[in-house]
Amino acid sequence: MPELPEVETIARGLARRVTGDVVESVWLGQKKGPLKSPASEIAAILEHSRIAAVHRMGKHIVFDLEQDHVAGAPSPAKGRGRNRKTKNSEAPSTQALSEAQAKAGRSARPTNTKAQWIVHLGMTGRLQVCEPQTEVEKHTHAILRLSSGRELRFVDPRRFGRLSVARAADFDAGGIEPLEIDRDHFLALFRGRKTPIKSALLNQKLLRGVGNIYADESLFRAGIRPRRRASTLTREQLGKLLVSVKEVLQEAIALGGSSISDYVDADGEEGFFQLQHRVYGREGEPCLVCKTAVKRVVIAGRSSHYCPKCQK
DNA sequence: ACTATTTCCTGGATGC
DNA sequence: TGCATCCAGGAAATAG
Repeated sequence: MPELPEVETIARGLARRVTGDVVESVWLGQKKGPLKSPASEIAAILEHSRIAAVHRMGKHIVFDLEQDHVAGAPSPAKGRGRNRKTKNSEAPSTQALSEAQAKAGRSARPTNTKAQWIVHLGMTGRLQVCEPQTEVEKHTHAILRLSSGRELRFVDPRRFGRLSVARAADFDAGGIEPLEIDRDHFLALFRGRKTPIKSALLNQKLLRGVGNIYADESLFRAGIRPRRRASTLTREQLGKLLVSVKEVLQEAIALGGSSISDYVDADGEEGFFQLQHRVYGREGEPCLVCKTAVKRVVIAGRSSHYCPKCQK
């Protein structure tokens, strides 16, 4: 499942491959789930936009878009006023959404409009850059045709992923980046919280980007049990936890992330961090430090792994 | 203002 | 072999 290190890896791979490319047309599936913003709005913002940059915010992949407008330029669309909105045929390749985009393009806007396309991969989401003739996979929910001739596709079997847009390029990803937060700020985040520290780490409104794997791995390295109430931790323990969080995330990024289920990065390569997991997915196996069997418990519906001896 | 629980999804694993 | 059931989990929605 893509967490911060996987998303970082994917965003970097995408940046390398599509920065500077222009979205010529867009196809969006109509299945319930993936589209967080209305299809017409997503298409309007994407079509004819140049991808100026791709970066990560928390677990979100953010595409910075720019649209240049020549004053008085003719609109690319002809069919006006028809109330046909975002109709999608079964075969993704046949129909582009252009109605809303045509409208948007017609109205006078300042030159160089900035916007953002935001992708959350959920559990099983993938972004693939491929040739148009590549077979369209089952569970493909979006196809962006690029001026380079390639396509950028969003595939997500479980549909926990989300696509949205920010018109003012002001997307708010929630909490603070764990790799940027300082110690005092980190301590303040958890002060007075009675929730288990594991749950607090997963709360994207506090810290953004930490998911189940890296929460467990960080807590192991810090010697803290996942069920410990955040408010009962000392400053020293929280300080150590912050160091552990940063360490784990940085090591994982360096290895290209984990890849224990569906995650494959933008180039189709898998990460290697799963080889470094010390507790996650190791229930019953010996702790790498003390040989005690790793325990698995469920906290707030999430499986949580820890060493009963090393973690207090 | 917090915290805990439920819901959304499909494919792969498991069980009988 | 086939079919039913369970499980994975991020985050929004709901409930307390």
